[in-house]
Amino acid sequence: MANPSEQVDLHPIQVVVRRSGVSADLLRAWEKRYQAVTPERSDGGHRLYSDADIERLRLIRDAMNGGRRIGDVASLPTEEIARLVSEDAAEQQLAAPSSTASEDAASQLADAIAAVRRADQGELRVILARSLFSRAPEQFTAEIATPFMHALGDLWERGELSAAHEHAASEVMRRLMHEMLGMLPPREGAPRLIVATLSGQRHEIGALFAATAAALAGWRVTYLGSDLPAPDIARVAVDVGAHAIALSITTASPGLPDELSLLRKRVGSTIRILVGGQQAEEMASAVPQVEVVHDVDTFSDLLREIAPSRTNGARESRAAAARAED
Amino acid sequence: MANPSEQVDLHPIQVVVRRSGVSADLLRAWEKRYQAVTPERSDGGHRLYSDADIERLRLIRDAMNGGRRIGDVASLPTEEIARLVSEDAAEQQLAAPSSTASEDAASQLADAIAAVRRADQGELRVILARSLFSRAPEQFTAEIATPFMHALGDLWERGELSAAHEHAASEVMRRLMHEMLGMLPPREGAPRLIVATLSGQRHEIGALFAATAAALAGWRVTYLGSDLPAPDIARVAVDVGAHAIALSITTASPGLPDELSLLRKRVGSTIRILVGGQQAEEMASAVPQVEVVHDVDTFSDLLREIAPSRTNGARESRAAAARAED
DNA sequence: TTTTATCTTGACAATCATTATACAAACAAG
DNA sequence: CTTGTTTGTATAATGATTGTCAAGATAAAA
Repeated sequence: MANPSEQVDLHPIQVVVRRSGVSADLLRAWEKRYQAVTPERSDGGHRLYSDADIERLRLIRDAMNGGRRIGDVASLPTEEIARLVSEDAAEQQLAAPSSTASEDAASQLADAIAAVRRADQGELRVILARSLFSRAPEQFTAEIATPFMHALGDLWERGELSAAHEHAASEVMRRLMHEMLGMLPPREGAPRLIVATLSGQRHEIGALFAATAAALAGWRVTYLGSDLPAPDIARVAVDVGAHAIALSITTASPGLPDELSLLRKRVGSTIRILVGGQQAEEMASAVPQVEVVHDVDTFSDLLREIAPSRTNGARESRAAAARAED
Repeated sequence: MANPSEQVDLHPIQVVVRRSGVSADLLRAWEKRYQAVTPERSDGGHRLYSDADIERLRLIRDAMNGGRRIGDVASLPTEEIARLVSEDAAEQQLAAPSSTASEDAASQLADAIAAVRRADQGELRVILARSLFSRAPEQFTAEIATPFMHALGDLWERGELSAAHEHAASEVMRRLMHEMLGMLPPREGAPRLIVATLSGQRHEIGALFAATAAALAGWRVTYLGSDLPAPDIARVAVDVGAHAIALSITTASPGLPDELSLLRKRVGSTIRILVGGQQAEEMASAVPQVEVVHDVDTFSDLLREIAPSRTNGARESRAAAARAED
C-alpha cells in the first residue's frame, strides 16, 4: 500500500465530475485533445485529480459559459484563463438589464385569502406557488406561509369558513411546503433530524414548518408525517442515527405525556427531543429531558447551536476561490 | 477485561445492516479488504459492532455518495473521512449537477424499493421525482406509482418494514402525487370533481390516484384530502357546482353506509357519487345511487363517458394558436 | 433437538475506468 | 447553401475495482 498521506488530497474522477460539472467522457476528451489538465494516476491507472486541477476545470467551464471555445482556452496557462473569465464577466455587466422588483408580500397574501373565501383551490395554488418561487424559502416561510396559516385560523374561529374550506386551503399550503422541503438539497454529513407528530395528533402543518426550518438550518430531515406511535418513531430515529427528534403537539390528550416518556426511554440519552405547538407546554413540561420550544426562531437558533456548523468550511473555500480569481 | 458490562453497547451484524444500509456480505468484504471497521468478536466469533463503528460506516456511505471510491476512503482515519465528506458537500454546491440517471421503469422501481429498505427518504424522493419528470403522468402512474405502492404493501405484510418506514415511504409518494396533480393544468369549462375520503378514512393514497386519473381525463379536480365528515364534503360540492364526487374507502367502519346516505341526500340528485377502494363494495353496495368502481381504468373510462370530451376543443385552440404565430 | 443466524473462503458477476475510434450536431468560412 | 472544422457523445474492447453469492461449518436461539 502506498503512502496514504499523498493520496488524501487527490480525487477520483467521479468527485471531479460532481465538483466541476463536466462529464467523465468530456474530462478525458479534453485531456487527450488539449491537455486541459494532466492528473496523476493511481497504481491501477485511474486518474487522480488535485484541487488545482479542479479549480482550473471550473475556470475553463466559466470561460465557456462566457462564450469561449474549448480549443481556444484549454491549453492556456491558468492565470490567462482567469483573466479572460473576469474580462467576459465585466462585459456581461454592461449588457445586463436591471431586474424588476418582486411583488410585495402583502398583496400576494391578500390575494391568497380572497381565493380561500371563494374556495378556489386551483387559484390559491397558483398564487401561493408563484409567491414561493419568487423569493427565498426563508422569506416565504416568514412573510407568506406563517401569516397565511394565522389568517386561516382566524377566519375559521370567526365562523367564516367551514371545516372543509379550511381543510382544502391548508391542504394547498401543506402540499406547497412539501414541495419546498423537497427542493431543499440535503447535505451529506449534516446532523439528522426526525420530524413527526405522535398518535392522535393529526395536524401536520406545524411539523412541516419545523421540518422546513431545520432543512434551512442545514440539517438532514426525515419527515415522517402525522399520527405515529412513539415506538415507531423511536425505531426510525435509532436506525437513521438521528441527533434529534422534533414533534408538533397541537391537541391535548391524556395519554400523551406517557407516550413522550416512552419515546424518551426508547431512543437513548444522546438524542435530544424538541416539542413545539399550541399544547406543547402543557403536555411536555412535566416530562423530563424533553425540551419545549415556543416559536420557530428559537427552534432555528437551537438547531444551529446543536449542529457543528459546516457553513464555515464552505464559506472558507468559496473565499479561497474568490481570492484565486484576482 | 472480559467482564460482561462492556457488551452493553455492542450490536450484532443485522442491526448494523439496518442502521448503516450496508449489506452483511459487504460489511465483511470491506472489513477483510480494507479494514474499514474492525468490530469486536463474541466468544463464538460473531462480530459485535460499536456505535462508533456504525457512525464510521455511515460516514463511508456518505463519502461514496459524494463520488469517492471505497478503496480510497475505507482505510482513512475517521476524522479524515468526515473532512472529505463535508468538503465534497460544500464544493458540490458550486457546480452544475450532471448525475447519471437510469431510464427504464424497472430499474427505477428497484432503486426506489432499495431506498425504502434503507429508510433513505431523501434518496427515495430524488429517484421518484426523476422518474416522474422523465415520463408522462399516465406512464408514471401505471409503471411506477401503482407497482411501487403494491410493493410497499407486500413488504409491510411480510413484516420487512415497520409502520413508520412504510409511512415515510408513502409520504414521499403522496407528496409527489400532489405535485403531479398541481402540474396538470385545469381546463376551463371542464366538469368539476370533488375527491376526498370520509371520516375515519385516513389512507389518502387511493384518493390521490383517483384525483390524478380524473385530472388526466380532463376534469377540474378539487382535492380535499382525507378524513372529512359528509356534510363538509357536501357543502364544498354544492358551492363549487361539482358534477361528481369520488371517495376512497379502504377501511371498514359501521357508520360509513349511513354517512354515505347522508352525503347522497345533501348534494341533490344531479351529482353522481363514485366510490372505490378495498372496502368500497362492502360499504357502499347497499346505498342507493352510489356507484362502486372497481379499478382505475374503469374509473377513467366512466369519467370520460360522463364528461363531454373537450380534448378536441383543446387541440383545435392549440392549433389556432400555432397558426397565429406564423 | 431443530431452526435460524453468522462465519470463512473462494469464485463470480456487475460496475466502472481506461483507450481508441467513430459519429453527428453545431459552428464558422467560403 | 455547401464545405470543413470543432466538439460533445457513443461504441467496443480490456483491465481494475467492487458487490454478491454459494458451500460447508459453527454459533445462537427457539
